[in-house]
Amino acid sequence: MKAETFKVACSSCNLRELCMPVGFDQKDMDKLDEVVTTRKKIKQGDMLFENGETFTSLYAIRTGFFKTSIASEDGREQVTGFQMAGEIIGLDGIVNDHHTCNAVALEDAEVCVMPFEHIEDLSREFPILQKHVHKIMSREIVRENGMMMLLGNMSAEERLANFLVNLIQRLYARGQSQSEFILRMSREEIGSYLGLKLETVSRTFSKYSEEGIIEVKQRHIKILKPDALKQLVKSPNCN
Amino acid sequence: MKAETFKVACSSCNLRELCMPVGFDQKDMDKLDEVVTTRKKIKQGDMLFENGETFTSLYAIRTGFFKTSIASEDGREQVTGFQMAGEIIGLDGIVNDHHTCNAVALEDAEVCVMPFEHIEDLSREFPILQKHVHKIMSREIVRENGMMMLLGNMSAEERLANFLVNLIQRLYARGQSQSEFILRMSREEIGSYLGLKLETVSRTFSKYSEEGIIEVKQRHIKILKPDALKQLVKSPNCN
DNA sequence: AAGTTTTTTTGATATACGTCAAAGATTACA
DNA sequence: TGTAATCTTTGACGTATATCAAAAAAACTT
Repeated sequence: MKAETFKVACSSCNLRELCMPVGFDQKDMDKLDEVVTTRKKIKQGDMLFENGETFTSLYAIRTGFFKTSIASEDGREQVTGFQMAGEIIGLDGIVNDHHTCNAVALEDAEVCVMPFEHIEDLSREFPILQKHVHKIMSREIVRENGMMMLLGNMSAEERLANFLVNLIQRLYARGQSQSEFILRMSREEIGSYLGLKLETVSRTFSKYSEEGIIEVKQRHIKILKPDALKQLVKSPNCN
Repeated sequence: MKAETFKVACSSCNLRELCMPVGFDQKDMDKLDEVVTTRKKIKQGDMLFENGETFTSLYAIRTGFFKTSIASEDGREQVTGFQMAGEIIGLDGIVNDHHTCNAVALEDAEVCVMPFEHIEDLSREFPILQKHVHKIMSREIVRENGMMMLLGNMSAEERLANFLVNLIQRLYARGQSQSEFILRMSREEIGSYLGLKLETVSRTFSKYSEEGIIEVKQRHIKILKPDALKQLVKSPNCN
């Protein structure tokens, strides 16, 4: 067995309720474990998959943090999402059997490899899993709708507030602090995601900081006035 | 039977290859017809479904033209897509059993109502349909990734060129002219979709017109230099 | 067909954000 | 431990697009 892969079970995974549907009995759960064939470790800066690569599997993030991005012909990068533990990446590859974006680990990470053929086979057997897969894809569509609102209609301040509120909510759901966290991405990557330049991101951080809304020490962020931040978010929240 | 609904069959529909998977024999095809329970007519300006409404069905557009949009708390509208014959709308509703966007007919339209329960039941029975549903959802995710690139990275000219090239490609796939068409939406709706104000859309049309790339007579557009337009599209195409 | 409303175009002006540049701060590396 | 490389901040200035406004054109209404 290679160093970076080894076998595991969802039934004993503490992230189960994030990746997997609820409502299974033990017998079904054993069957469900077949969805994940292996785990895979990805070093910071390495790619999990890239544009053009043949699509075989979805990946459930066990630990670590990813960004997904696409590039235009002339090389401009657009970050399309940041993903953390319990989230699923690779959905872009289903339609054409090839991935259309790059997934890069922003910190050392481990993912559960779920061959899509397995998922489809088991979905036909277990309606709960089928429904779950549909919901995951629909959730991503709704998230991206929210991003269109953000990119099409919102000011730099609203965009960054939205981004921060979304991050703390997701981190909080994973048992982390609501008020303090470390950004795993650079100002440039935040800017790319939000349709802003890195200087604008930096300036907006500084502005919030001057207003006492947050405290910024490089990538360490402390939320001082969560309500002020939430008030800046006047749009459908994009989880 | 109500005036606006009546029963029909996919097996005899000329849009079948757009909405439905290929590779079915006659026996299966009869079964597949069960996906669509009824058709429904929607008058121009009327809503097919709206934000907050309980989700029950996906809709395949038979005739007509739709826009989908979301609204922020303070009332700003973001158009999230324009849909034409053969395309499926309603995917946003799956994740929370409620729709999160509004779907409005931009011209008199007719849709095939496909209760999602039926789709799920039949998908378990027919892997080809299952795969098809997954591809439709993944295609929408990839399209929205492309929109993020457009909204986050592209100039007004690039956005409008992208929009026009995408439209003609889709219309051409439906047997219409590659060089001439009628816009079914206002400058404001185009602007909302592209993250621009209506004045900017109008000015950009005028600019293309002056450069001899297109001919604009209100909503009637003629493409004079398709290559010039395509050259303006330097980004992953968002179909 | 006249009048009202809506849509589109065009011009003048404003502004939010981008660009360019340089200095600090932090991290990586040898 | 020092040196290079990268990331972040801040300032000065530029520009693409927004805003405001008004006229022209088209689409409805009665």
